Amino acid sequence: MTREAYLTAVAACPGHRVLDRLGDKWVSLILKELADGPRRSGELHRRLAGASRKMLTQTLRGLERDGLVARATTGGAPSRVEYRLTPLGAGLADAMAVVVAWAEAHVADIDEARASFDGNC
Amino acid sequence: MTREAYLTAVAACPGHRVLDRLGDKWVSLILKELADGPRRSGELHRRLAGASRKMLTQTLRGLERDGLVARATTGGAPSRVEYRLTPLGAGLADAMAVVVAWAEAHVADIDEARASFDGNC
DNA sequence: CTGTATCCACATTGATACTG
DNA sequence: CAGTATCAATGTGGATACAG
Repeated sequence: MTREAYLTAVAACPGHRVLDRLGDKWVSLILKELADGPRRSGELHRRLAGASRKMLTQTLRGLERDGLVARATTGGAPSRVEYRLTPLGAGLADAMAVVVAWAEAHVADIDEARASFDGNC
Repeated sequence: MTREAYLTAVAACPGHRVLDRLGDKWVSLILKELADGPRRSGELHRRLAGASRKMLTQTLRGLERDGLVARATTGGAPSRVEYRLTPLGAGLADAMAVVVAWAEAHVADIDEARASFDGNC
């Protein structure tokens, strides 16, 4: 009971919701890719070589739903779809950049700590 | 091959590594809890009512390994263990706070986008 | 009190094949 | 080209019981 309530509360917490999204395997990659400018679907698929079509679409849909990316179909016979960051999405990308900057500045410390934790004793 | 290589590269990327951690279900909660000061194990367990002992220990170990939290056993017969943020961990908590602040400022937008995405058409 | 090990259920994800 | 559906494998997380 208490547990249920707690989990519900956590799920509703803004910070946690956003952090959760950023943790999604492909979100940060897509955000980073789209930060450089609009990209077509196939283009994304080629550049994010590790993502299956399914995951790409699925992730993109989620981001679109949250108003973070916009989907534009330059529809002709050969379907053309383009994804771009919305202003909201750009804002999130900026916030994310802060964490990434921290990460790049401190990986060395983390790796050192890890080595010492694993190796010694 | 290409896929493997890509995934390996992603796994090695500092930004992604850290983002991944923050996305771990309990990391952000623990960081937030510990940011207020040191906490004993049982205390954490009580306050994070949704986490099982297993996940708590497991997550804490990971954070300790990365040098983000420090574990101090005020060992007597009745085991007493205290966790606290290291300076490194505090730094990460700060970076995280930026994202959380953004989140709190923009959940409304996200929810609105979501409602419009779900409801309309 | 704190931490570990085992077992199991569930969610996530990728391969594949197929539709506009 | 873009997106979807289905299925199977995998990993993650929780309950429980146990050890230091």
